[in-house]
Amino acid sequence: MLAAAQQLGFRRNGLARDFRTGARSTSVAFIMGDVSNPFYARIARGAERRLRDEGLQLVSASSDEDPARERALIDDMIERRVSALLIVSSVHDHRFLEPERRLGTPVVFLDRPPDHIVADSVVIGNAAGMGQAVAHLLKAGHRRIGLVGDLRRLSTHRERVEGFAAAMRSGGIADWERYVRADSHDIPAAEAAVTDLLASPEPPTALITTNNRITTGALRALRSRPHPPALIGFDEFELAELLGVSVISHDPERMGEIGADLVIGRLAGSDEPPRSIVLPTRLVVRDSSERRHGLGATKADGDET
Amino acid sequence: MLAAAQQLGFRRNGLARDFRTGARSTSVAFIMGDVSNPFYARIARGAERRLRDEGLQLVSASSDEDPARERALIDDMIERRVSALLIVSSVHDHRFLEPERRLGTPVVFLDRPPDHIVADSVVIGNAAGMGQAVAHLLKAGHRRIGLVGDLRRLSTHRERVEGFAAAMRSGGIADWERYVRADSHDIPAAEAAVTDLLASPEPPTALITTNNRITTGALRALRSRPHPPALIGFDEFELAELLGVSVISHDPERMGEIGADLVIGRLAGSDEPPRSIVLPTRLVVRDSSERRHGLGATKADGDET
DNA sequence: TTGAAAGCGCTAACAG
DNA sequence: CTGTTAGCGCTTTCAA
Repeated sequence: MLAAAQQLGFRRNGLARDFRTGARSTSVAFIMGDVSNPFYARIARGAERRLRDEGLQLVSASSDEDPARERALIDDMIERRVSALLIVSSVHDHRFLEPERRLGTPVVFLDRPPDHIVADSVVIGNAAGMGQAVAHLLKAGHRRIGLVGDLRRLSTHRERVEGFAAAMRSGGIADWERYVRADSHDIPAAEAAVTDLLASPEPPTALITTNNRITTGALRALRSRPHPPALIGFDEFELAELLGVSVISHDPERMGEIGADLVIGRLAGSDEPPRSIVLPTRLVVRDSSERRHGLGATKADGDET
Repeated sequence: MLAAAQQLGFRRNGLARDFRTGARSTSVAFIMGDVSNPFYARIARGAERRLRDEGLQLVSASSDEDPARERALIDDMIERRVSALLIVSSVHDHRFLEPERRLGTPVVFLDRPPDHIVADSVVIGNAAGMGQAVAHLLKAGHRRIGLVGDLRRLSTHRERVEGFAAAMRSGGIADWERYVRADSHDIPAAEAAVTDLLASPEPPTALITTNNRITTGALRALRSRPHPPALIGFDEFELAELLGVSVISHDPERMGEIGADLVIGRLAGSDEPPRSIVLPTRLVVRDSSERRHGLGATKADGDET
């Protein structure tokens, strides 16, 4: 009979079901800067994979890193009674989410930790990752190391800069701020920042870019330079190996998976204290970090100008 | 008073509202192969942007190009009463969607046309794009042109091969099939196919890859070759310019936008006959297509071995 | 203009 | 074990 009804175009109404059953939908919201940024897309992929097995759907929405838009999206999602929220937040203060958390909506922060509230989070070991990169460059003899970063209001940016600063200081470099540039949120801005940095009277001999888009911008800026500085980029990207770009690598899909697992656990009733999971990074050394132009022959190596 | 209630954690129930109002949610489903593939991610971005202004949300789900999974996802979405479906389908026969369409759920096919039913679609001018690429290579004197393609059951693959074949034949090349390889769905498979093709006794002097991932695989395979063949890839990608890779370019975000517009129009009650929109391609010539190794000095140019 | 009531399609609780 | 009923929170209709 059910089959017959199906033939006639009958479909059970999942909306009515979700509504009836606890006034909660089977969707989980994923709010981030931009779906078309591969970093977010890979997080989405990981989360989707895990959620699917639980009969949950991922609803993605892009905030363009605009705090007001993010809040509007969150409100909207909450009204739509999503089961849980996965957020890569660009908001500075998350206290407005506290009532929802109390009312039982799991909220998991991805990539950037919650601010002014306690909640589950999955982040990257930013400072440690930067530390590894800086240590590698210092060891190769670099002293003038530049950093090109994203919007300075993003916590990830600040953590990466702090990791950079700590490693530089412990390498005996006090004026580490000299070659630090921030607020390069898109590829052209990053390209311009790198070009600007290299136009200094004493340009940096090495560069660290703090995310995949900035790395792309840097690559463009360096393309036609005869003696490009060493380069290490944060985030792995598909053509990094091909291009010989050294990176601080980590696993965005895993972040999505773990975020989804936390959500699933909470939905199943877990009320253990919020966890803050830190994902490891790994320095992948390829050609770009091994350039030594402008260094003077410190070691056996001597391929500089 | 509403504000006061809000303070207390009250939120209107969007689920109840959607349910009451016509038993249709404010979500639009987007079903494609894999969110983390930039091609799909960019379509999602374009669609999301348009839908947002109408108060609609995009719910993305990845089918992994598995027809059974795609059907399951579609059924699930329909049960959840999404307002409309945007599908990059890997199913061969879409008649099962006919009842839904009759019942008023707009269905828009993206990238790949509907099969056995009539419905709105937004596709790329595949054959024409390939034609341009082949013509360009033929004009440069290439005769042995290889093609590395995706799963042969995908209509886009077939159309691209047909465009290739037509252009080759009209260039007087009858044995165009000699260097055609299909079913390279991931990067390693594409890399292997290219390596294999170049191991022929009379290897092709030019290669066309039929999507971004295959192009990446080809780039890996060609990386260490002293005299790589000319290369043109289907799909633009972020580092194509930097790498000097010539491409058959088109605009996935636009595809998403137009798909969303069609959905919005149908939802507003438009009952004009289904439209099939074909998006143009543009051959972007960069260095990779200009290599002439193995050609013999046909023209003024003579940089071959 | 404001307020009460019906009912969307389900599920859970209850009666037969 | 099968069949009936109440009611989730909203919008829409109809009465006051």
